Amino acid sequence: MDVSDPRSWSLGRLLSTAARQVEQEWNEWLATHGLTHAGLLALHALSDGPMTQRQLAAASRVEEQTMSRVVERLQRMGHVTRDRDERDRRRVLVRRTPLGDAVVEAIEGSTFSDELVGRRLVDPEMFRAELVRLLTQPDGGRPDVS
Amino acid sequence: MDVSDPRSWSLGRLLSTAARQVEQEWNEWLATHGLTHAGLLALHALSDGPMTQRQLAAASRVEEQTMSRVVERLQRMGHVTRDRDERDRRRVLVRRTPLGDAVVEAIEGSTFSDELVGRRLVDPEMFRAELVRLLTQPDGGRPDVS
DNA sequence: CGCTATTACTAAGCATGCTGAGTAACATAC
DNA sequence: GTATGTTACTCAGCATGCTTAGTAATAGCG
Repeated sequence: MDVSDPRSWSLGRLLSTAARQVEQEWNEWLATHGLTHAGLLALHALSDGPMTQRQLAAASRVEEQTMSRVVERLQRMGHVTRDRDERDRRRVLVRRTPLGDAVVEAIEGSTFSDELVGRRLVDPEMFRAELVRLLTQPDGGRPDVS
Repeated sequence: MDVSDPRSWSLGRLLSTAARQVEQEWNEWLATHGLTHAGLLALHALSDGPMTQRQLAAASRVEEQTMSRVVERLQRMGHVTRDRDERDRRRVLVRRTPLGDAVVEAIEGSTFSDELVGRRLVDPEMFRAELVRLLTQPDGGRPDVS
């Protein structure tokens, strides 16, 4: 069996290799707006208004420590502002700047992100539904750990 | 639209979030063997015998600089040896050690990696075929970059 | 033979992901 | 109202991924 032939790979390996490839292609396009993949997720989550970093991390499904650095970079690039919440000074309120709004609008307006993946598939809707299942269903314990 | 609901996400976002989640679960289990996700890919590619780092990188679909560090770690953990090729001293030949063989065998013997993903899906074979399409088909240029 | 080009790998810097540990602010208990 | 606990965030360290920039070894050309 040829280990370099994707058809012989496990689902997990296929999934993570495909994700890396798509992320890479996406990043090239996002870089023209001064954004990264992770940054866009956060910016997008701010569409409904300001959020704390903790909420932002949960929305992006990453740890708070990771989000801390992503937001720091977004701030450095001028896409968001960070202000201490005056009613609870532990919290940091993250707000999109006008630049951040514009960037998200430009990217959402393009159908790039979905077409990048979807047009290479036979049945994108089915594929989407399976991905949602992966994210939604609980792990449920590990099989066959002998 | 609730941005925290995966059903509203783009395919690209779903793909990379799902991949990260699966990789995470996989890593927890691999850690019991002193391995990481990236390390297993490399070890697995060595099943057909020793390879140069360049070949190894191509098989894992990562850059040589990345593979360099992955192999360094595998060596540190005792899973591979690295020897200069005497006929071409630019090359580094990577070989699995007996420990490396044992670890791969233990992991391949378990059906964990495929079940981890597959048993949460409705149609794993279709899902697999779509992923293979993503990896096999060329990018073909970007649509709608206005 | 000697100069140049290519090949194979390493080094360093940035961005993300994780974990573990630390600090400040708020909340609660006594 | 001080002591304890919880919450929200940051720092530091490791492992990957990338890009750019080296350094050795080989190949090829005149």
